[in-house]
Amino acid sequence: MADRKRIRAVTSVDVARAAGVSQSVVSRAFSQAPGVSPATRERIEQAAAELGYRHNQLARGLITRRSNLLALVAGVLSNPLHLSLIQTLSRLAQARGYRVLLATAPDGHDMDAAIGDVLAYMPVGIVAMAGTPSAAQVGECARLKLPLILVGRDPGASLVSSVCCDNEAAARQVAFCLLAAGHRRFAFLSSRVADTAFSMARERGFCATVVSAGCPAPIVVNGGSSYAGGYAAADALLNVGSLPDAVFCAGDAIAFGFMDAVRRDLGLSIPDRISVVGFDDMPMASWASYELTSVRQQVEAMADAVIDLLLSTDVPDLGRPTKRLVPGDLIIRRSARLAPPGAVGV
Amino acid sequence: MADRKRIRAVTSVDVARAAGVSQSVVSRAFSQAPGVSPATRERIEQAAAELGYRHNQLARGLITRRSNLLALVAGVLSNPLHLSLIQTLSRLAQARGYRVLLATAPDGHDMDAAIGDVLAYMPVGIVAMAGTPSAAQVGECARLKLPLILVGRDPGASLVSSVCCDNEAAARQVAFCLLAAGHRRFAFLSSRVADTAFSMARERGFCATVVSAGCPAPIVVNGGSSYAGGYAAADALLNVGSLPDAVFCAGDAIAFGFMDAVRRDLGLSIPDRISVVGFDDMPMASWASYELTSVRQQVEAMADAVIDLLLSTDVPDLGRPTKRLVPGDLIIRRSARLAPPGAVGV
DNA sequence: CTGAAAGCGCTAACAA
DNA sequence: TTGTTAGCGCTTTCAG
Repeated sequence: MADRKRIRAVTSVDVARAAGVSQSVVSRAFSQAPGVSPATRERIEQAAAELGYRHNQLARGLITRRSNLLALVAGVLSNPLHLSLIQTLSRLAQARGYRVLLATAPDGHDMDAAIGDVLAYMPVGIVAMAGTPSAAQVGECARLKLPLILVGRDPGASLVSSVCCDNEAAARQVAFCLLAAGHRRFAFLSSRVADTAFSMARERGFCATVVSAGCPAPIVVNGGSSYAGGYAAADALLNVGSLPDAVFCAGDAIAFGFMDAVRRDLGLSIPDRISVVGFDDMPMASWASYELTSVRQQVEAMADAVIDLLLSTDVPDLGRPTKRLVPGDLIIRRSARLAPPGAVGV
Repeated sequence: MADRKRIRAVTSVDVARAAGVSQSVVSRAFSQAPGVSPATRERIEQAAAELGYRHNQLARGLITRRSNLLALVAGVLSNPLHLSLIQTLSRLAQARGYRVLLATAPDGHDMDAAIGDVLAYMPVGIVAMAGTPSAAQVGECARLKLPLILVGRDPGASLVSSVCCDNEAAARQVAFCLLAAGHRRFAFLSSRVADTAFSMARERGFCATVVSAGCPAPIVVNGGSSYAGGYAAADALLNVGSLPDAVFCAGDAIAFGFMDAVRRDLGLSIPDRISVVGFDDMPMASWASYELTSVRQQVEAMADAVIDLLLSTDVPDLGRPTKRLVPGDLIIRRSARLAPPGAVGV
């Protein structure tokens, strides 16, 4: 009767028996609850170790209504940034006793279905990246009192809490530094096609600053977020007129493409003839062939903010979402002539 | 008494009541089990939709002893390949009704602890990437009859099942194609420092083929897996003697560094003076500044194999692990003079 | 095809 | 501090 089941995993009852205590004391010992004498705890832990006991998270979650899982719902992951964000979130979550449940929304689908799926696991919270949940789904999470946080993109009009790089401020800083170095004619290479929000914020900050400094509005070329788009942008700029003094790109890949086009096809020198600044500081920005000046997103700080917001929020604030902006770091290399941020007071 | 609890989630009992059936029929309907008449099923589904019922995976897993979670245990994720592997695994798992539980081993730690943690969620299987579980942990999983699969690295002497790019065969192919194009003096830029296994397999395949063709053994430079390592390798090769005809790199980043050093510092043309071949086919391999010929790992096929192995294995074969090798695709661009694989019969 | 009943392994009152 | 007891929401025999 004892081994009627197939494998009969070791349970807290077994541990209790071995340690000569009741099952509920074992439970307390393993849920870090107070009210267990050190001596008893010692005995329990020893018995548990001997038996190879493992605290069943499913049973615990079922009764607690919290699974110790943090759901990470993602759209299409492409940027290396996504990988380090995933890794950092996972590390920080684990440090606090949670683990990451990953749900990806298939290409073309929105993330609502993925969020719905994940709900069945009773996560402690949901982090959305590389996509934006619908207003309906946001409301549903609020109704369930489940914290939901959007990371890496601006929520726009959506009433979600979010953690995001301060794209606009970073773009302003880039503009200031370029202006201070004497540049007057600018272009912005956007990636609107792939994703409006963050590219738009960068464009807005950059263009507004340039214009209020009395310079002509930057020429905006919209060729997607790829290397190819950046490469093609050089031609596009020439067709519009002459090349500008400085180009700010919505992403590093664009910048690399543009630099290659400028140097190889046009035979112009960077930064002597034209300055280039990117965004994201991908690993290859530091490579000898580019040495790209770029804005680095602080992944660690962003992940920190996410975990913080998620686990400190008792009641998610529907209608009054928190928005946390993490500043970007301007990493200065040799692709642009610019005044260091300190010198221009930004 | 009904609303004594805080939120009282919708349960299968509620659905049963609304649909006018017993709770167990609802259970059957939602677990795709047979034995529910179409009419009843229809009523149940409608009631469930109206109430906003969600099949509780925790309760299901508790009784079933399988959580519908597929554990992905990872070491340090750095390669873009890891991201697409994660994404593909997640997509394929979801398509079969499973979701991915991610556990990362903190830098420096082995993955045993992470595997242990994950066991508490009763996953259907474990996938290990960017790290290697200890023999003890492998044995433990086998004892629990829990499939464990290593992906992306050679298990070596370890008795784990694995899915891995056929590094050695790919390296042989590269060697054949370079030999057929007339190259005679070779070098291999390894990344042993970062990770022995896969780099060694590539080295083995490459060197053995070159030697058996009657050429001198390739000079092996071991500078880590980074761009900087590749850059430095050019100098290292010059110090040893003269530059070889062709260089095969254990990773694309190495190749990019090497190419930049060769072209910028040494002023030599690629592939006219020297051929370069990489491994992994990172996105930038196709960029105009590199056009790197490289071996592409078939991520989709690998993920497919993993899921297949994991979910088809009734009893994991301890002592008789499965090893699945997925061929690499040689993507030919312009960084190397080489005969196409078809021409040399490989 | 459907229903009743017995748990899965655990937590959380409550009582001792 | 410890033990007793009642479930969490579900699957699964076993009868009807």
